[in-house]
Amino acid sequence: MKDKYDATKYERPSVTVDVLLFTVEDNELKVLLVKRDEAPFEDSWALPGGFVKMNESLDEAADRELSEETGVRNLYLEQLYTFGNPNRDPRTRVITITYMALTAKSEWKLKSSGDVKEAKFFSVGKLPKLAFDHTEIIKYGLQRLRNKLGYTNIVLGLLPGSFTLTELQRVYEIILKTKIDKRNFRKKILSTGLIVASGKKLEGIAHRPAMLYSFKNKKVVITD
Amino acid sequence: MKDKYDATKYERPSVTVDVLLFTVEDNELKVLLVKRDEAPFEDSWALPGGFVKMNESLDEAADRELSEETGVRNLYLEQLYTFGNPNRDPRTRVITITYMALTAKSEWKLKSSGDVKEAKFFSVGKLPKLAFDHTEIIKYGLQRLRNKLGYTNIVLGLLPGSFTLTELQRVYEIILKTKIDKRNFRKKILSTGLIVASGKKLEGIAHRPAMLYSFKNKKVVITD
DNA sequence: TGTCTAAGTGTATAATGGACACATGAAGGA
DNA sequence: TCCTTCATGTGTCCATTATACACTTAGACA
Repeated sequence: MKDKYDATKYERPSVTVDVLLFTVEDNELKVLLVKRDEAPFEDSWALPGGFVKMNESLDEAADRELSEETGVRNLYLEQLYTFGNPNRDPRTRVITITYMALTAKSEWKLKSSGDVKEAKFFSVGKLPKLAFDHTEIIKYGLQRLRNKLGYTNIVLGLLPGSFTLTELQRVYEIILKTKIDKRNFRKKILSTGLIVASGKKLEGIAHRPAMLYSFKNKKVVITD
Repeated sequence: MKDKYDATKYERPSVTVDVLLFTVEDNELKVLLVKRDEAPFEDSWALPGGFVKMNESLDEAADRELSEETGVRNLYLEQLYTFGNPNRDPRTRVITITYMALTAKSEWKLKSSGDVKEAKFFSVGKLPKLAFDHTEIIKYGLQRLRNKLGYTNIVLGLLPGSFTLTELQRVYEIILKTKIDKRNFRKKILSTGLIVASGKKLEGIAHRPAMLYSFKNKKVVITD
């Protein structure tokens, strides 16, 4: 910002946003990928994303790109990191600001937007070969997600409005790849005061029905 | 990245890096600012920074901008966050990737580079009115620094090669704005095994001389 | 030799984290 | 009706970690 020159005189890079949309399904942590419809990396899987428009903020660009793929807005969305190595895109200089988004699987449907061939969730443990540096980006986001599980209530982004404590515990276990003690987990979670019990689970389960809980507040906060 | 169009057809924003260089001096946490030499915000103080060149990575751009101001390379440098609201720069769309850098005060000299009028450290508690959204950027970086003090040995970036435990403790106290118990602090710091004693302090101090310590390894790591 | 000043050191108590096992409630079939 | 099945739901003990707290020591200087 200290140049003596008009900003427009500089050669400018392209700027994109790429979004990691995580969900938990079938006992696996999954991330949304789209199949590319053009070179480079045509027919490769890649993160959903696209160019930032001149009159939208970065957060707005991420939300827009995400909603073009999923049809849902206002998911939990946080900026992750900006990747800008000169050769990460073979066409030209492209700097990408990456975002992490979270959703409960049940809460939306994939929408086939015109400009990709296909959109699909992949288990983070079984990713295909990806376009650009997207494998590295996912690795970074996964690390961030795991860290934040430990000191925030970010997990609320992955759960529906009401859930049992066992379901909540499973989400932690799947993402962190650990077994957690049921009693200790409940003590800790309930001691935060962030979740609250409602009525019981009803539908045909052949055993004692679990209490349903929900988050008092849908805001992500630091819990310790 | 999923567009059907050539990237070059899009109107492109300008991209800069801005660097927060923190140091501790005179019992205060300070940040380096430069006085702008041109519109907009001519004569306002701002963070050092500048345009990203087409063939350098973001980390390289930050390191270059920093060394243009300070004459020192290879300080501790980490990417913070990317700010890109459409109106943050009145000239045109400018997206800035911000970095945090740390230095021990003694280890370098300000170099007057040609394109700013003046460069000076300001206490983070007494900042002047700043150009652009730089006040917000500093607030963000300060938060990150405080958080990272708690779970990493990032403090090593603010200390010279050898230091006493009292000096180390003072740095924590200044940044966190808390009093820390001397015995508990020493127990905790030494239990990490990351710092090691050397010889004694010599020069004319009229009381018991303190042991000098240094970090075994200059890498920043997570300590808990 | 006494004074000054910061360095250096240990223990007791409170809080937190982790390990661990059995009774309960609803469904469904005999 | 009662017996089986299965996930739910609950408490205590122990280990580790965090916090509060005060006096002696080493060197400089007069």
